[in-house]
Amino acid sequence: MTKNGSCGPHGFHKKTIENVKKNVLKDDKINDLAMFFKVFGDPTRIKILYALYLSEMCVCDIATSLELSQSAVSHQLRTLKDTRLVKFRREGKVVYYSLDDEHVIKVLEQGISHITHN
Amino acid sequence: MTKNGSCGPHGFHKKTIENVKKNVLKDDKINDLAMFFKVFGDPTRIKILYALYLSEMCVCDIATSLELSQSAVSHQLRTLKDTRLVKFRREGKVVYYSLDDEHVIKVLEQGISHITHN
DNA sequence: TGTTCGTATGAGCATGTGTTCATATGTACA
DNA sequence: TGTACATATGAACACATGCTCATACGAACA
Repeated sequence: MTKNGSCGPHGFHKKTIENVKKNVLKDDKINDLAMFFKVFGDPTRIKILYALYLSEMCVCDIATSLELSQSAVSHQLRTLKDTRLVKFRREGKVVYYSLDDEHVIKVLEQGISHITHN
Repeated sequence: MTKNGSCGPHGFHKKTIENVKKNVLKDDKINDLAMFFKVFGDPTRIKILYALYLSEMCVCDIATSLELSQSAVSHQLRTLKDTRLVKFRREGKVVYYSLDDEHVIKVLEQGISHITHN
């Protein structure tokens, strides 16, 4: 990178740079986006999300069927809840979780589609 | 969670648990999926991906327009390249990067759609 | 109200991750 | 071949993150 801030002796990509500078997302949108995806970026959470994709479940059932500790599941559900990827309803002592959003499903499906090469 | 491994005095969610146990994704698929999404889960990489969504760019232009160090960009591009989210072509000294895959765009769009509440 | 069961939460720890700094690689061109 | 520029890479460090363990909260029910 040269002193004028673009490659090449005369900054031959100035237009590209200006265009990008003009159109980058605001910082808070960038952070929201990254936060949103980060939640998908953990094996445990993917397992949970996929389980909820199959059916609504309570904490205990998730822990049992995925062979995870209740605490680990609860911690992760908190994250998933905070980022609005799952919703819940209470029925007595039991709390049932389910996917909150159509986008969650679509994102999951795009991911699966990507890793299976088509 | 009770000794028989499901909630309630008599394990009243057995069917749900069996169903999930039968249909969970294999561990390697889970990991691939998580890995795939994890890459989207960082502000810097989102910025880069979004810039490449706007146009093909060389390393220097990315660094300049996003106000990042050349080294940071290069490191992140390596990650993006390794996970096949971007591709590149060399032209003399300059290396041009671009998005590799339709899924990348769709995932980004789903994410944007999610954070803007519709 | 005391007990039991389901869930939530905080502290602490081990591991992972992104950045910077320094330096290496690679290409063009005099 | 030597120099300049574009990019890549490795080490080191600061910070984030996910788990476990212990414990707290909350609802039902005797």
